[in-house]
Amino acid sequence: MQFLDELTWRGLLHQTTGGDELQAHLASGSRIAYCGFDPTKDALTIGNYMPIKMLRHWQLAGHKPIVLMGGGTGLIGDPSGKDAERQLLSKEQVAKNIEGQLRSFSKVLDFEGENAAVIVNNADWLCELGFLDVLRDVGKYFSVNTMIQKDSVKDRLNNREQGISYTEFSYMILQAYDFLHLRRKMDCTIQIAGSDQYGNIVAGIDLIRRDMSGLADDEFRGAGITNPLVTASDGSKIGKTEKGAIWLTADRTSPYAFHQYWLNIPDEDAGKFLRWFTFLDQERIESIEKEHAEAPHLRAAQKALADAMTDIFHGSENVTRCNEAAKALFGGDIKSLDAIMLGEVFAEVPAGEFSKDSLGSETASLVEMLPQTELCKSKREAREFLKNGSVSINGEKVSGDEAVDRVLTSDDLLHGTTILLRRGKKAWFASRWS
RNA sequence: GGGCGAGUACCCAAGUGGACAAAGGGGGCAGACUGUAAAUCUGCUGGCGUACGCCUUCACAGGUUCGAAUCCUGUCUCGCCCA
Repeated sequence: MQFLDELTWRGLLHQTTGGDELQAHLASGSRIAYCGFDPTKDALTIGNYMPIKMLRHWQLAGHKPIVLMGGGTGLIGDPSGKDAERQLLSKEQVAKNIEGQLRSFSKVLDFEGENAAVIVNNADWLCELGFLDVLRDVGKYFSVNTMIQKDSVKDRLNNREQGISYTEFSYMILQAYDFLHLRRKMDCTIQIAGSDQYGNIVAGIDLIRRDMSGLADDEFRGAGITNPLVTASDGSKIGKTEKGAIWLTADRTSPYAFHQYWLNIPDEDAGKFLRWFTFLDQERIESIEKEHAEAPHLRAAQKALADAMTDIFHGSENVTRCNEAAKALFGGDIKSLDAIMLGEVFAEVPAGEFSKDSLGSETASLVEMLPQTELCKSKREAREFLKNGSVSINGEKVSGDEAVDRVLTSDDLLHGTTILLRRGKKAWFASRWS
């Protein structure tokens, strides 16, 4: 399927430059596009996934993607959407962050084969630019009058408290220069980005037009394609929870937590998210939606979403593990799990070590135990939860007055080693006794 | 620089000498219902303690008072108006 058609039915096409010319350009051969990434962190979250996915669609449509790491621009910082001056990152930090982010890129993009994705770092060319050269060769093409009209700049100019430094003001020029550089050296004609980058993209195209004015008339200069800002139906950002962002790597967000995140997407968003985030085809998604509409309680859409997303970043074994863990944790038959399965489940939830000697004694009472886990903060809070009937042992609720006095004993041990505690519906803690 | 006005808990917001750990709403947590949902209903929501209690909070620092979120002095921050 054509790239733009694919984006259209998925609801991922916001804006393009170029119109019919762009259509023809894409239809007439394998093209090269780039998308820039900010190396401000050493790992990526769900919020960073969309542009990567855009490049993957590009690749699947038979084109070649370039991942541009902003090692150079990352030293400056994009003022778009920021109300405060960025802190400059050290070069070492930027290099380390790029390294960290590559882990996630390789899960989505294909770096081998015909249209292998390539990674470039704009530090490689931006860092060697001489200040005077830039002013002479690039700066002359930029009108300050136009630049200060940009919202991202205008907001900061109007803000007496914050202002904008010359450094950040120049960001647009650097990004435009990136596009020009890639157009010249790698024949990259397309920039893909979020809709908030539209202004920067246009600046790049402008620069290409002026700098490469010697090109034959029928030769394609450059164009931009943007995806819309994706948000949940309540307007909130996707991938943000009260406890923090959902990361794409297992060292920050466990596969289980990742899987659970998608599994808990509200009905109204599930179909939309399948289109936005997964690579399932249109027919498949529509059939899932139909299934979901007929039996909402089975949550076919959320399950498909969770499995597809977990598969991308954590692999199919983890999909299976997450499903089995979830089945055990929410199915209520914890006690019937065999020791191996218990170990698997155990690996997915917070855990702690305890001494078997204390079982049956005061120190193994729930009131004493719970504050030692993530499940509650103090004895007072423990009593509160116990009185509310919020706590269960191995999936069985302890309630009433006796709950407050409940003491864990060796009878509670599963396979002689583990006692699973739960607060509320979703907060688990595995205590291991030896 | 001159004149006003405001700063209260996670957020919004009442409170203008004692009954104030501080109304109400939102958010969060928990319970019922359910689909590990939504909506709805209920409880909790500064911290610690097995009731009674103790400790820390109403921008900051001092002061008046038996007693201060509330009154006084100074400081800082934010908003509006005039120069």
